[in-house]
Amino acid sequence: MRNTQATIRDIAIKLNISISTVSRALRGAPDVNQETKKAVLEMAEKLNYEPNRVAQSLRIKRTNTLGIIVPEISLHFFSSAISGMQEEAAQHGYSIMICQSLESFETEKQNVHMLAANRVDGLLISMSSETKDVAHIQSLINKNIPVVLFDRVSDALPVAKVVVDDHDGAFKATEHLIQTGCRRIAYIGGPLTFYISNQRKRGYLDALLHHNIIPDEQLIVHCHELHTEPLEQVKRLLSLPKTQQPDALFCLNDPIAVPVLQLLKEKNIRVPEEISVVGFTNEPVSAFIEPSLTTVSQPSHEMGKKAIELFLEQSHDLDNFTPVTATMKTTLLVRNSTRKV
Amino acid sequence: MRNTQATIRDIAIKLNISISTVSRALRGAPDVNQETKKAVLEMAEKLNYEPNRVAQSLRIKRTNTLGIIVPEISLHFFSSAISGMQEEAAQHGYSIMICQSLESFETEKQNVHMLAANRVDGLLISMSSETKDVAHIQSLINKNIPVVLFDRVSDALPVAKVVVDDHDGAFKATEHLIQTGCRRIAYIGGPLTFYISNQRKRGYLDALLHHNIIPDEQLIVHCHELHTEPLEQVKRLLSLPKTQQPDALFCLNDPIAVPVLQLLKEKNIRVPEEISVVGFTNEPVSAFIEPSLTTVSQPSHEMGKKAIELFLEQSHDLDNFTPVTATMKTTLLVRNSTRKV
DNA sequence: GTGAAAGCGCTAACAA
DNA sequence: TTGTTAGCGCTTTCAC
Repeated sequence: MRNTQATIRDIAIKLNISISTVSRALRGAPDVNQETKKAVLEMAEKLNYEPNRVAQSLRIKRTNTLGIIVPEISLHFFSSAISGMQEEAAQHGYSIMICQSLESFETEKQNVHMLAANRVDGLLISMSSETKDVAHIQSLINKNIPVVLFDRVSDALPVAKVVVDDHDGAFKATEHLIQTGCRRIAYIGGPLTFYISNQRKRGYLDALLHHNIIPDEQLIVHCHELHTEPLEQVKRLLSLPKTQQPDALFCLNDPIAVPVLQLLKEKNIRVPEEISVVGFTNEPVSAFIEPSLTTVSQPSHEMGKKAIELFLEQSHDLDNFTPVTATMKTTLLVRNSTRKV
Repeated sequence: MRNTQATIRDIAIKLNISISTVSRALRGAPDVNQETKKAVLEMAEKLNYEPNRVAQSLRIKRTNTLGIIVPEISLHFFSSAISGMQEEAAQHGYSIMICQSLESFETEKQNVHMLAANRVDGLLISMSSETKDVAHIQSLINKNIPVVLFDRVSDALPVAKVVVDDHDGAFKATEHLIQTGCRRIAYIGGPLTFYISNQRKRGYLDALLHHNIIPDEQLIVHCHELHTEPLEQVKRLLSLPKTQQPDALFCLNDPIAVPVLQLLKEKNIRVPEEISVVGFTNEPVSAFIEPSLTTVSQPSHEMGKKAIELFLEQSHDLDNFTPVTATMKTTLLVRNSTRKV
């Protein structure tokens, strides 16, 4: 935005007509003389005219831009979801502006402010694991900006959501562990305030109870931080007295399960013979790691598309909006990190 | 952008002062009475004021937004580069707007137009493999918008670039194959007009010549499309008469090499005993696939950061700009898809 | 230290 | 069918 970009005014002057006529012609309004329109379009081409969306946005009070916040772009689940959003959004004339919270609540708040300042027409967010207070998001909602939560959602927000059935996915995963003979199944989860972690934990607990296994509090760990703490916790579990050690690890997600698998390999603990491991998400590496990781897959690309669809529905009909939750299917992918039935 | 967002005007009225004073106070101008400033800031807080970047942008003719175009967000190399850009950009007050070309020239052109319409302050682009004509990018340059190319660059554009030494990386990879006893090394590349593919091919050819191996045209393939064609081409190579078959495959990148590895596994062709495979980029899966893939790693995150740095330098000093090319180091990661020396 | 006023590029009444 | 005009929210001279 710097040099001598042509404006509708330039076109108007060259053609000796008014700027409103140019504006109309450019926007393909019906009440414009065909000749005039043709001349305008040609002149626009000639002057290399490019509409100024900034000015348009200011005037029409819509930016045709959506804000997206994810914890970490480079996690495949998120980049794949973003990819789905981007494609769907582009099809409807929306551009997207992307931020990462890097799992930091403060950064997430800043991101929200920045997107609000940019007057995005909607916000699609997957919350950081640290996020507990949702006032920053609520403030957007109060300003009538449609918000769609995906994957990392919160019960405290009455908005559209795209999730998978975390409870069900976790139940299936845990049941699979039980059916393959595991009894001391540990859950490696996130912070106590982390919604999806709690959902998955509930699925895990319900599966245990359903099979008459009494949960052992010792085997349920809540990591405050998702990068290094999980490994520490697993090491701790492995150093318990033999009889108290877990025979299976159900991890909150693949980014936790994969390093765990590597740790076990380093320690020469055989998987799945001595200990089984299950993840969640189905990151691409999970299929390739040795042994390949049994995991619960989430349809990331579709979730992204769906999130945009929910935004569109809402923005078309702002008045009578009811916060729907789209629940997508998970699939248990049985691979080689768990025993055969 | 819809409801009753407070404006500086609202603040001015409430405080019974002029909007210019409010503007000054908000921007922390020096010539504002401390009392006034305090009152303004408090009122802004109270009214939940959020500056309108759209209006600011229109007025100051800068958006503080950068456009990024990549072929595919969900390829780890790109999401990781974007992540680096995002972090660096955020530190300097820039937001980013992201597009995917999906390897389509037409889409890439549309992306460029959209970003131009949004008046981004700069463009960071990794070109689609289809892109041959660079007029769309040139037109931005003509409008004085700084452009930085990264990874997928073009010689035809006199702009800042961030690349790895593709020739050197390919040379090292090919030499490694030769040193481990391979003689009939195939190159699975991209379109003839694809710059990095040609660079890598040159490195490959030079390594062969350096070791007195006469290149076999039959073993050099150029895929027009990067998703399905490479596998077809490899199948073709494998169906050649025994003596003409390759004993090594040097693939343009890991997204090609990984499926190739799977194909070979399906066909029960032992890697690296019967055939060696080398990739480029170092996608995360490459370390985990069995056998793990020997590849040339690129510092994706750093390349992203560097690209932003080059943009910043250029935007600070638009007048005397010389198009630097930052060449980053590649590392040959020898893993198990190639034989031991 | 503060205010009045112009204007960034565009859209959308309203008038002609 | 076209032109005139006001104004979106902000910054920035220029006065005072």
